[in-house]
Amino acid sequence: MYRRIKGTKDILPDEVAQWQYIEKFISERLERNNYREIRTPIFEMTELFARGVGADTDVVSKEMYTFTDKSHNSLTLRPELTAPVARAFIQNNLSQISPVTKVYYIGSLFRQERPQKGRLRQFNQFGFEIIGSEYPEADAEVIQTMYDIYTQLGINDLVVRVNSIGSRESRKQYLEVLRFALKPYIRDFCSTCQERMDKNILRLFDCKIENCHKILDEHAPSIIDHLDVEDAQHFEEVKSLLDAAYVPYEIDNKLVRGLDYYTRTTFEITSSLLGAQDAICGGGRYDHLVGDLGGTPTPAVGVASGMERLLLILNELQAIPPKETNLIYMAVIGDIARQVAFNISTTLRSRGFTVEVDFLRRSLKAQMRDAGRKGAKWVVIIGENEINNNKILLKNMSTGEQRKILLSSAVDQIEATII
RNA sequence: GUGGGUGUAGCUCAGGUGGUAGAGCGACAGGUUGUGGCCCUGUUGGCCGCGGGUUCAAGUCCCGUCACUCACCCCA
Repeated sequence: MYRRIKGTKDILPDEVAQWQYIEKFISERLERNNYREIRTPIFEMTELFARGVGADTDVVSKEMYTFTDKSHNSLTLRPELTAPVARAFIQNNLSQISPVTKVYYIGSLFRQERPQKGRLRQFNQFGFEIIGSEYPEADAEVIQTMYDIYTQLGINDLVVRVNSIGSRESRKQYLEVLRFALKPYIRDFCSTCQERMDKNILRLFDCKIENCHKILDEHAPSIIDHLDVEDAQHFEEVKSLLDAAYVPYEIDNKLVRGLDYYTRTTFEITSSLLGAQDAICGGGRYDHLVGDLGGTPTPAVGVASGMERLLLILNELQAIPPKETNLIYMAVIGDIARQVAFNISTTLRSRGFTVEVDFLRRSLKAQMRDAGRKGAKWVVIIGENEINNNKILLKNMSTGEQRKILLSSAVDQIEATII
């Protein structure tokens, strides 16, 4: 038997209805902020991610689906969407259309990791980006909008965590201070942390080992205290905008994030309803990405949210309304009746109704049972008696009431009754 | 890559100390010459993940293997 690839998922019809619900909700909500959808290719040159996301990050160094095509190009299934969007922004000269570009996306991403709750190898994110503004109101809008989407969907146990990791310049100075402060304790850290001390010291804060944590708590200077004047001012304004919008948040000065492109604001929103992977979205400011990818340096801020994790929460909360059906079921008995039913259903469909006809030539009882199970609101019954009398039956499944209607004007009468 | 848990009917799961399989739900049908939901009855349905070993005998014990799952690292 063939099985699906590890870390992938079949989304069956019942669940597709849920996906359609949140996709529609998200796009309608984002278009109210005048974000416009962008769709980029599923794969890109490997180099884009190495340069954009950072060659030393875990995502790039060990989680990418990379392959060589027949032209010997190294291609990669996209593991994230900010770099592709930045590439599209540059390549299509979007900055020339408007000084600020606001786009959103919904799509599949690929990372080869061990699957677990809320983490698949092919997974879906929606996200949005504001490219072209360096001001804190852009940061605040991104955070506030995502928070608003979640609460409007019915989630209320959210924790918004924000931090500022400074500009590249101020961070460089902070890292010097940090390295100097931790140097005396280098032997006390775990081996991963000792490696990171040289490669990417900021990610020491990602370590979950208690002892490492303890050393950091006792001896690491806070990044917030080492922001330069502009960074600090920016961060203050982001916070006061969030206050003004009544977005509750916590400052978490250990929130660094595993992708290299972030500057200044970083944030994530977590939910206790998820498992160990409790971040439902993550994002931040990335003022150098566009420039690093060869475009005119352009400040930007954005966020990405995991769709599977969102669905996990919404199902836990039973916050997805059932899909409304307005099904008309044609129950038929006999060859002539089948002919007639075929024509009537075709006409009804052309007028916009949802119509299903029995395909198994089953007993009327079986067809009624089938109609009930499928949630049909109405059943049209056509048997030999009906054909002989030129009158067919229209049954209301919720009241059980049924009436005879003239076969010659059946469609018009069905339409008049149902609407 | 590392560790834990689990693999028995379409689904959720029972199956002390080894004796060649069961329930609930579902599906199908009957109880109503042609009428759903509730109820009753019946039917259908499984090389017990796969391979090997011990044994007169293995779903059950041993070894291996694969899959799924949760967690670690990291991320959404």
